[in-house]
Amino acid sequence: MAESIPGTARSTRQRGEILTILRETEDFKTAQQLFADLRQQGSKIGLTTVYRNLQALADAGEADTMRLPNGEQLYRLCGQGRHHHHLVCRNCGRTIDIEGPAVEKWTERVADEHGFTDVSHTLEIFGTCATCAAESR
Amino acid sequence: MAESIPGTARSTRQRGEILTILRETEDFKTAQQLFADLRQQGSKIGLTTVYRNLQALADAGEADTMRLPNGEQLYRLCGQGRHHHHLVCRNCGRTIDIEGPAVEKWTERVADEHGFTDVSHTLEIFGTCATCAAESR
DNA sequence: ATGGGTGCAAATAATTTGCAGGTAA
DNA sequence: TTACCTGCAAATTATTTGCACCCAT
Repeated sequence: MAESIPGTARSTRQRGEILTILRETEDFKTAQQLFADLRQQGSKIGLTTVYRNLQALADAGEADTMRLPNGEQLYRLCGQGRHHHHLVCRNCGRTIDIEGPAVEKWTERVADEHGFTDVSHTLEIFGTCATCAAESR
Repeated sequence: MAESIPGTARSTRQRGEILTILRETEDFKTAQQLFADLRQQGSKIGLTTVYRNLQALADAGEADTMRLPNGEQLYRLCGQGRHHHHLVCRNCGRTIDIEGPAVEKWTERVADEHGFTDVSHTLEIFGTCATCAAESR
């Protein structure tokens, strides 16, 4: 009944709960955060399940992931769009998708110039969003 | 006698050993790797000390740090140059410094357009270097 | 019925911290 | 001498895995 994740066979209550929460926001969340949110709203889901489903979503390409400077991993349903990067508020976590065709080409070219193949890259921009900046004043 | 790290008061044997190893390569190393290298060459240094000194180096701006896609933190003495990024071989860890003034400006502009302040960013390019590509053939 | 899913508890792994003893200055 | 440093052991934190049980199909 609940929706499914490509690569998985069944639809379960917990899977639905996870997807529901993820759809409620545009922003990234850590597995721990998501777990806390679910518990708070009364779900009896297990942390393990959260991790496993988030991993499944990422593997299926349904979720976007990135890492905080401190190393924690963040997940977010992705707009199934093309490759893009993020502008993340260091304070509230608000996330804005960014596209930079020029940067993509640049990384390709640079890697190529040095004889590197099978290239990929990570690019994230961190800052304080206008709202948070106003609050801290 | 051994050299010092800004922000610290003394020069110790272990500190010198760490700096020596770090100077032997252009590439990034994890704390664990560095620790293993030191032990292998007979040093009796403690893992804790390695972590503490690497952190001190990073705090002092003497070391550059970045994270592997898997989350492990890497350290390397930095050429005290200006801000730059890295092209890292996914296989052997060889690292090449990259500079991209255009990208720097682009991130600034993008963040600014969205009202973000206090901006910083991370950008790393991963790939397989020519040597490793040849070996795996 | 049955194999994919789940959850608890235990296992990993990287990194940090408490604390007693060592040592550079 | 003195307090900065070190190292061991224990504690933390994020995440993964073993395994018995459960439920969507």
